[in-house]
Amino acid sequence: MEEIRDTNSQDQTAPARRVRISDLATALGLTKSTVSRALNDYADIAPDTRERVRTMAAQMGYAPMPYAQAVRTGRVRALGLVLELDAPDRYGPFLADFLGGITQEASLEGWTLTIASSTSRADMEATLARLLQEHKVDGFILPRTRIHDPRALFLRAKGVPFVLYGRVGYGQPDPGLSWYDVDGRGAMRDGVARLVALGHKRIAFVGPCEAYNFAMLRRDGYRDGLALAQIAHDPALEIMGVSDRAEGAAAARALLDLPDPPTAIVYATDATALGAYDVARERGLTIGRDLSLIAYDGIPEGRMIEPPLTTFAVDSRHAGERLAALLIAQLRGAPVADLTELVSAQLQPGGSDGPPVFTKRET
Amino acid sequence: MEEIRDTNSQDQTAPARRVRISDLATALGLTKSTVSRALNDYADIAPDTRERVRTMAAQMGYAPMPYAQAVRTGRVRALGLVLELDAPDRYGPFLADFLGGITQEASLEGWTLTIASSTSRADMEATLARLLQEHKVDGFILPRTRIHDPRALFLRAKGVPFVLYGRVGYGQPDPGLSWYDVDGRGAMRDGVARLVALGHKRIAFVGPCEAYNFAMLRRDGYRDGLALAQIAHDPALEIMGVSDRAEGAAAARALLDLPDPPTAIVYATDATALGAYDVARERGLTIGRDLSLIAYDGIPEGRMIEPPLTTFAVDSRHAGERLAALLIAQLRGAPVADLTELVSAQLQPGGSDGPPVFTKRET
DNA sequence: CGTAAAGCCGAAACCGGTTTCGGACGCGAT
DNA sequence: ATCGCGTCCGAAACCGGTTTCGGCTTTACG
Repeated sequence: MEEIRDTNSQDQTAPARRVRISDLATALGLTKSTVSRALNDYADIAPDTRERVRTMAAQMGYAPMPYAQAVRTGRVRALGLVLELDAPDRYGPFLADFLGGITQEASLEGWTLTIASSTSRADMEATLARLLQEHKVDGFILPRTRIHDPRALFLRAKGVPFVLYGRVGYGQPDPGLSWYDVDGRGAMRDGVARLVALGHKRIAFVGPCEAYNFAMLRRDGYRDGLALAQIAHDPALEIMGVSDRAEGAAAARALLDLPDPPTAIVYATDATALGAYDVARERGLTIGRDLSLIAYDGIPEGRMIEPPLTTFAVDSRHAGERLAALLIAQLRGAPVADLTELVSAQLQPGGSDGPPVFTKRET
Repeated sequence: MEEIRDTNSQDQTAPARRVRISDLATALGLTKSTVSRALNDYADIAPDTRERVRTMAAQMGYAPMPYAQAVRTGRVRALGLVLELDAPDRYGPFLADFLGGITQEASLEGWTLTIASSTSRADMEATLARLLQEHKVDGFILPRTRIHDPRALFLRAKGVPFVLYGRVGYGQPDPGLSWYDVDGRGAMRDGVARLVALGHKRIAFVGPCEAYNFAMLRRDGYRDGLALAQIAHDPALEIMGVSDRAEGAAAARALLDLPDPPTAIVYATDATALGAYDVARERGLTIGRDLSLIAYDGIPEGRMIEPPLTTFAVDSRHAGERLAALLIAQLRGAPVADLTELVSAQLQPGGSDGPPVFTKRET
């Protein structure tokens, strides 16, 4: 152990003597300006000099101090993320994966993630402004986009780079933005198609607050699915504004109490779909037989419950990775217009969907 | 809207012309060195000069650039947190609260939070070293302490300030460390006492992997409770190494299959206690009557399930706040020995505990 | 009234880099 | 041999602060 750490033990004895660019310069017999330009790929440096500097830097373990660079360049190589603490669903269990994805990708490129939080929507802008004013970050990742997102407007007005998790401007997409999104619309369409294939004809939809962009998209996907199956859209079977398990249960009750109840419900989120399990237990219904469910998100509880929830799973870690990559690319000067990615959710079959049983009247 | 933003719109026209310390100095008719010392509470500045500088700084909206300061001071006013992505329980739903607590408290003091992640234990030290080497953080918050925590050793050897969420060194507490912890031992003791008061005499315990410090402490709390009630400790009723719901269920089965099964189980974590609900459903037992449960954590699922889980809830947000405060205090030079906090978990009564029914033999 | 000790501020170096500018040198063409 | 041009590197300014040092005023005191 002692021998292995020999090179380090010099640091121990001479504690924290980190190698600076001037050390490198004297070791090479160059000036620090030349070394700096060699490391930053300036054109006026001879190729073999550049190489000499590179190898010596690696050998001596030189690493520039980001903040010393920042004094001149104004860039700190840090990504910013502001969590909304007042959000209804608190990010659920995805946050760890999401953060893991961002930080892993960022560290690969030598960037870090700085996070802050806001307790209210008004607070949000102040928090963004503070991080900016202190130059703690170079750009932002904005999760949970709304249809009209004030954060995006605010940052764009300031000329600060950012990337969105989810699109904004439902119906009229904004070309000047960079985003990553999961195709919730396609997933909902496929979900309806799957239920139709099983024989369902009355299929309901339960979605969240309409202010969120994804809510509208998923609802549209549901309608797409109906249209593709040539099933008429019944407004009574579409309930919006549902954001947690209890409200999901209430929605299920309301739907089952209709004169002509649905045999299947597509939920826009897993968390709300769990409410249907509660209602099924209340009424003695068997999920997957008396009532079929398909949802979206892929939360762990969905796999634990009996029968497991059929859902379209979102890969939060991948989302984090790609968002970080997109933002870094943007900060490096890539044109914003090219920086969009749409991926599809992955179907995770459970036991919550099956062929319908027609207890009341047949169609 | 336009009028309200009038003061900001000046920034719009003269974009990003931030006020530097030299601007302040010329406006005041002082030199920047004097201004700097006035703002940093140096003793050799006249009180009224200090005040004059303060008010002018506020008026002109001066805010120092942290990284410019850092070049000289070596402090970036950033807290570091490294998430372990390979942890068994993925932080569950607490992460958002925890992060919220840290960032809220940190931003109050003008600090920010930088996070990174490690995919393995070996990776962890490399990640810590990288953040340190790049001077991205001044100190660390270390969650999930183990009995022998390599991170603590590593950072202490480097002389880097840090604070632990949870204590280390079970049995032989280390005086040179700063930590915040929730008294899991006391909670488990009280949990046993509560069950004893209800009439239980055979009380089991299910705990997680013994490498974690909190696992040992909670187990000790269970034993404390038995001792206080003068109940002999039966090793057969104590199962360790249980970390998720399925394993919690397996433990419950094992306990119920004993020749003299327990009437109550104390689980060290809510997540594992949920497994007992599954077993109860399998065997037609009623939780809270045929089998009583008390657990620890306060996860949301525990409140949703029927009957709600009686548990000792941990306030993750408060933990984050206090950890940030402790670390900042330490970074400001407070003696490490004083920086420890032990809070008690709050009992959250549910319906999972009740008087025992003696189906087999009476005692 | 003289002098030493505070009190208070300015000048300049410094932190670790980046960037601009200009000059030395080598080379081919005239 | 001279000129011109391109290549390559050094010198020095710069970024936005902090900190050391020294000197000029006051004040306290003998």
